[in-house]
Amino acid sequence: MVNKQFANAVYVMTMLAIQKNKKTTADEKSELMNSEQLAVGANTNAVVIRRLICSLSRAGLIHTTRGKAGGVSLAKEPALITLNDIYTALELSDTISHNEKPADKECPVSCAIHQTIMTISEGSEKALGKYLESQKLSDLIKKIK
Amino acid sequence: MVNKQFANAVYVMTMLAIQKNKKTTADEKSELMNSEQLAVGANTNAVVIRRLICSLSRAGLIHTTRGKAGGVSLAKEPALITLNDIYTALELSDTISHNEKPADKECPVSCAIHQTIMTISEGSEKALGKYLESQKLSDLIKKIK
DNA sequence: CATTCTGTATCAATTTTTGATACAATAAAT
DNA sequence: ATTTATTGTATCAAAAATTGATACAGAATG
Repeated sequence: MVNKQFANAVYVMTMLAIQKNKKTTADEKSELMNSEQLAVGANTNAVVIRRLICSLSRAGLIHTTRGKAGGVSLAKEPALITLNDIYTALELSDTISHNEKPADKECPVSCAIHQTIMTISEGSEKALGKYLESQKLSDLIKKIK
Repeated sequence: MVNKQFANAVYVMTMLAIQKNKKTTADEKSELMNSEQLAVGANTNAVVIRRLICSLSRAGLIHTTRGKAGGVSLAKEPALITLNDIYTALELSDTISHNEKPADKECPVSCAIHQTIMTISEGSEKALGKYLESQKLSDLIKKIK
């Protein structure tokens, strides 16, 4: 993969998980972080973070609140969130993709290769997903603290 | 993945495998194909194919011969070649990559995330590799013929 | 009503990938 | 020997994808 979205999304989720754990009071607000704060540690632009936030929110992994004193927080316990949840939330393109150019009708292999690659792609995503599913966010933050 | 190298490499290897099986005589030449021929079915430029050929050759998956009447042929039986052999031959960048920007020294998560992503990346490649290793080139050509 | 967030559109900048031309190295064929 | 055809590579242009940056509407607080 050429893009850093997943790495940044994991950073965001880890920060939110730690923030959630830090919180001792029942004060919901104390676990809120905004895109500017998150952008610092990820060393990127706040809009890049907000784009990730949108995806993570749509997938139900975080809660966002707009307006003054708004921000972002985890929607679930870190033990209930896997890396696959984060990965699929981003809706990235498959790691293995086909050549979308038209096939050479004269060549049976060229005609069949599209379907072949599709099958391989599905198998690959499944294998990757299974691994990512085994990794919980709660495991990640243990190693950091 | 954004690139079509793997899809094209699988096409090339499939063509060569079928070519090898077609051959009834002991004439080694009859299984040779050149980059121009392979480029037609892949609907791309011959140089793109030659770049793939180089990688596949370096990995010992095919034999190449230069000069007039030169070309390419499989170096092993299709049953002894897996999709992982093809994948690793291309030396593509990892599907999950880290953000190579410097960490925020103030933030423990930012400092630790690099190593975290590396570990995830290794696990992902391993999972993907294991799946691809289970798929043999000989299985692919069965479905086409 | 001012302030400060997210959400999103838009465009520029950067990076990656692919395509194309050219040519040296090599081997066969004539 | 000379011509011809092929891989291997360098180089550059073109295209595509990703990221960065500015701007602003929508929303919630104070």
